[in-house]
Amino acid sequence: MREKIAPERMHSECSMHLRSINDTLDIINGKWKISIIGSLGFGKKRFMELQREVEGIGAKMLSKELRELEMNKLVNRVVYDTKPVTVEYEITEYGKTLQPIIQEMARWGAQHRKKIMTRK
Amino acid sequence: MREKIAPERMHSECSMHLRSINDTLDIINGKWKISIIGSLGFGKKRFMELQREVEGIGAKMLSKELRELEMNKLVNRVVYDTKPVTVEYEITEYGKTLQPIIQEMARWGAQHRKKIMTRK
DNA sequence: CAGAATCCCCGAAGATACTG
DNA sequence: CAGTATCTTCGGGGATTCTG
Repeated sequence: MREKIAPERMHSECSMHLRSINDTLDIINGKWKISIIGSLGFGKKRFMELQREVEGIGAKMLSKELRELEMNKLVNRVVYDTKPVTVEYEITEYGKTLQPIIQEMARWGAQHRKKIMTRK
Repeated sequence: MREKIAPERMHSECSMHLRSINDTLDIINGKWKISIIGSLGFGKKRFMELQREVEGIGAKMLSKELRELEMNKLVNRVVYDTKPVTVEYEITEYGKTLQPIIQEMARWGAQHRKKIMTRK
């Protein structure tokens, strides 16, 4: 049985919720960031490797998104001093805290695809 | 202890994952849809009510986003035949399946805010 | 109130070329 | 390879007005 909640209480709860959601969206906005983090969840990746995996992203965008993810401490950029320089990107511990969200998105997407396929 | 996974296996797993993520992102792209669904999670809402709650959205966008959500069966539009017509939007059962994602986002956002506040 | 229509602008993002 | 720099285009989306 559902509890009754006063309308004002209800409203403030809702706006709190929305504020938290917005805080998250501010960090992972755009479609690329989630995909990038999702990809890095499977291990360190080099720049080109990421560009290949994150379908459709251009170098400029990838570069920019990575920089922003780095600023928010979600991703680490590691430079190896080889002759053509080698760069690897890896997810940080903090970045890993986003994985539950990403897992849920992957789960939902898989379910959704199944639903669309069989139903239609 | 972590299992070893062959690289090809690894790669296909990763791209499956990314594909699922993209399927989800295709449905809930933009920052508005998540907020709208999040808001409707607290109960039916009228157009203006939504516009007030979803911080910063304009009428045109709200209208467009709602139409898309409706097309994807995530939201229902209910019209009451009153003198100035009344319209209510409500989340569908299918739309509710997105709530785990949104919950996670709200949780993360709250945590993140706390972290930013205390650390800095 | 719940939107549709119109006008308009700026910034996201692609293409291309260049560099260390 | 791992980007940066430059130029350009396209459309997301705001502001405003209008209607049932």
